[in-house]
Amino acid sequence: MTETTVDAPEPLGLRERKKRARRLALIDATHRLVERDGLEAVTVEAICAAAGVSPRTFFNYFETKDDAVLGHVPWSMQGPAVDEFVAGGPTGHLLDDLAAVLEGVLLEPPLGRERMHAVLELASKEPRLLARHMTWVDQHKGQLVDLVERRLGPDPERDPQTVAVLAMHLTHATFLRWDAAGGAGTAHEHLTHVVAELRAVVVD
Amino acid sequence: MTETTVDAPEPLGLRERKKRARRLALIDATHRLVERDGLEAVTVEAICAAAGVSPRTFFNYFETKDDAVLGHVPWSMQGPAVDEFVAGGPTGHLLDDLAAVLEGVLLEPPLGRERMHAVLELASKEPRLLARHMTWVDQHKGQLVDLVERRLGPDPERDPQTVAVLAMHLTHATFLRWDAAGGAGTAHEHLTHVVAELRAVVVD
DNA sequence: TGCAACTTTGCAGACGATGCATATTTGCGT
DNA sequence: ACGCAAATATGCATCGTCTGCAAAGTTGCA
Repeated sequence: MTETTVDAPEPLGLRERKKRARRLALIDATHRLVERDGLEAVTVEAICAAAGVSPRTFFNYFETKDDAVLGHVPWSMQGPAVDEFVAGGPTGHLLDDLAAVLEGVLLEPPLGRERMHAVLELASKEPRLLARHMTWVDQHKGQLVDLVERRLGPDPERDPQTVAVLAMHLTHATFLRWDAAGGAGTAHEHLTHVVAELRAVVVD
Repeated sequence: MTETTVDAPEPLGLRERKKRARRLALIDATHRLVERDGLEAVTVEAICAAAGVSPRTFFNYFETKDDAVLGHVPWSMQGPAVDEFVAGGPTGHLLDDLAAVLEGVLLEPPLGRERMHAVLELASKEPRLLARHMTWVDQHKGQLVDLVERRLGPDPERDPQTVAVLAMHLTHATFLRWDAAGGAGTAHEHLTHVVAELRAVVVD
């Protein structure tokens, strides 16, 4: 469960550990400053001063300033939940299993809950951040399409692409709902509710 | 039908007509240059030189360069299709009627078909553009939520917010599908297909 | 210990975007 | 037709993001 979002706990070299530590330090510094001064007032320069690295180095770790705000870290879709989904489990119903895998992987971010909530709040007020986040998610859509394809095989009426987009929107809607609730409740609760609503709307 | 996306053909002053003409001219110039040189290679300066306006003026018309590429123009959700939706029509089924209103308003953009397709193609290759576009759509989500609320009234199991997100999902998926088809077919065809797929996935 | 690979850093510069002051244009009442 | 007020365009200065490049510093490994 803990290794669903990060690599297995293999013996990491000093290099890799330093890299991760620095990335986290940069994200930390970013969050601290943004909370204090607001998104626009915080410059990359200030972040780097706080984290003790060169401004140029910042862009070795993040493509944009917003990525640091959003806490984007290298990430890939793997783990037991994923394997089970591909195998056709856990329930056998595509939609339910999709929800399960999303919950197990997408909604279990490497950041803590409270930080997560702070980011959500920011994103809901700053469309730019939301957009950037969606770009990031979109870059992982390929992996999701893969998953669905591996599970379904050729299917005349369920296009993996469409299913993947639906999954992304379930995630999005869940985040919105979570945020609207002030960060209260679990991912499971909100996701379940969103799926139920979807069913209610579609089956009429 | 023609006034669904723009204001009624009331006598527009010279001021307003000039403004629109210039906005269109800027979008035109942008598209021409982007098609020739690619998105990254085109600078705001070049666009303005081609359109014969000052660079400073560009930002009186668009918040960002990407907005000009996407052809975003002032827009609001109104027209006969909208009124009918609020009244509970045309079929009485929420999902179908949602599709109808989207088709009538969202998918009938003020830009021509061919330009529309060019934009789609660009957006599918440049995640940034897609994200920006969705942000733009998102800013109109409030209007959509309004619509749903006015139609449904208090509803214990169908949250207007979630329905609105679903609507955006349908729009997005339709655009993707449209683009995947190389711009062939009508909005109606693709939207219908997407709705059918959604039903297939949800009802299992 | 020493070489090879990787990472950080400084520097220069392009480009996007904004604020402010000024000049130009349009709408409209007289 | 005239002239004032509001809207709009423009020039200029400036900040901040982000990139390429080459030099300097670190780490991994034999």
